[in-house]
Amino acid sequence: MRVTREQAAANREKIVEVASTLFRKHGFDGIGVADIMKAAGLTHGGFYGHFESKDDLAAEACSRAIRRSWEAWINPSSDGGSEAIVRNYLIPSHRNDRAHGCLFAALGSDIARQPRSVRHAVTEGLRGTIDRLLSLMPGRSAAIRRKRAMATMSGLVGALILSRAVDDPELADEILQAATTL
Amino acid sequence: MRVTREQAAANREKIVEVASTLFRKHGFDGIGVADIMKAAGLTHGGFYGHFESKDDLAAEACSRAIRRSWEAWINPSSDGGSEAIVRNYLIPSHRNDRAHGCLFAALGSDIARQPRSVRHAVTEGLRGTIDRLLSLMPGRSAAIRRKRAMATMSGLVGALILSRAVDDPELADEILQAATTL
DNA sequence: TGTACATCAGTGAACGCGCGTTCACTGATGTAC
DNA sequence: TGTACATCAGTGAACGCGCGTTCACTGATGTAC
Repeated sequence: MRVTREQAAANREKIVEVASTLFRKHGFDGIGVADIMKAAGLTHGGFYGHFESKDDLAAEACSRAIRRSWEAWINPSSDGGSEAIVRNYLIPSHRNDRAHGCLFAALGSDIARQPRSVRHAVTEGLRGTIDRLLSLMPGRSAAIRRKRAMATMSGLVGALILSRAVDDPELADEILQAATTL
Repeated sequence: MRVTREQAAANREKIVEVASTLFRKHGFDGIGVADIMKAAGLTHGGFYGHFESKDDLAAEACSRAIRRSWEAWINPSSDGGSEAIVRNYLIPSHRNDRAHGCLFAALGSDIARQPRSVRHAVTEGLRGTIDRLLSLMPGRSAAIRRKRAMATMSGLVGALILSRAVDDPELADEILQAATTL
């Protein structure tokens, strides 16, 4: 059942797209190649025609997820500056939707245990995120703005992770609010 | 090969102890019951005489890991107050030793995907951590100190996670320093 | 205190299952004439 | 433009492996007399 080259390329895109949400939702080990392929509307056998390994897909899915979130919440046209970004990041709807939210918060502590390729993709993604955040930060020197971008990013990621970890909704909201006010 | 009740109790303690480090090092899914038992000097068959399931052990190991870290870095006799804690938390040696460090940073994003029992143990552990941090925070009202404790905790956890995720040692150190200076 | 038996902590083989990966095959697409 | 063949994207069965869990068994401990 060969398909057109365009269709094949579209299928590959779909796999990466679907993987980027399923990995965020279930973790790297929590979702299998077969389930990813099924979610993309394909069967698992064709997977290795597109990717060298599951890890290979994971690296690409991470890049994709990070780039997507630049469009979503580091939109430079949002006029509120860095405060607006913080407020937007720390809303309950973001916490409740791991699958489409920030990859660093969804998979943060897993990444250190992933193979080189995944860690590298995430590192480059984080660099880009910091660069984008940096330009919205207050501060005289570029060095200070960069420092603030990193500290802010840490606070956002940590707060979202803790808010999601907790099984008490009140405490979860309290954490988000505390980190928003800073 | 029955052993004394004291020995059996000690074996159980050893399993929890060893599991609390191995889970932090490899993740909940990255280490098996057989390897945990071997690290505790036992064989895997005896596991279910001590615990109902792997998840049951995971919940207990999380509680243990969190309580241990209270002794290690929220020592109220440390006179520097909250700043000393931040400095101590964000040192490279802590980042480089996931196995014996902060559980929230080591397993943070995994916890949201764990069963009820694990999430509950972690939630209670986080409550205790916040309460201890709170008493060292500056601020007039208890409400402000609590808010600051939560925001500080978020910043610490996020910075350590990002610093560990990154594959460039320079960027990793930069993140720690940025979050230390706040 | 000493003996005989019941208890039960720990052993190691086995089970069923799901996973990442491979492979022979299918049939529509792409290409050469 | 039309035909014949080569290519190759996708299929689904199969593989080997590791995992959580179970279980019959062992032999030292605990207990009753």
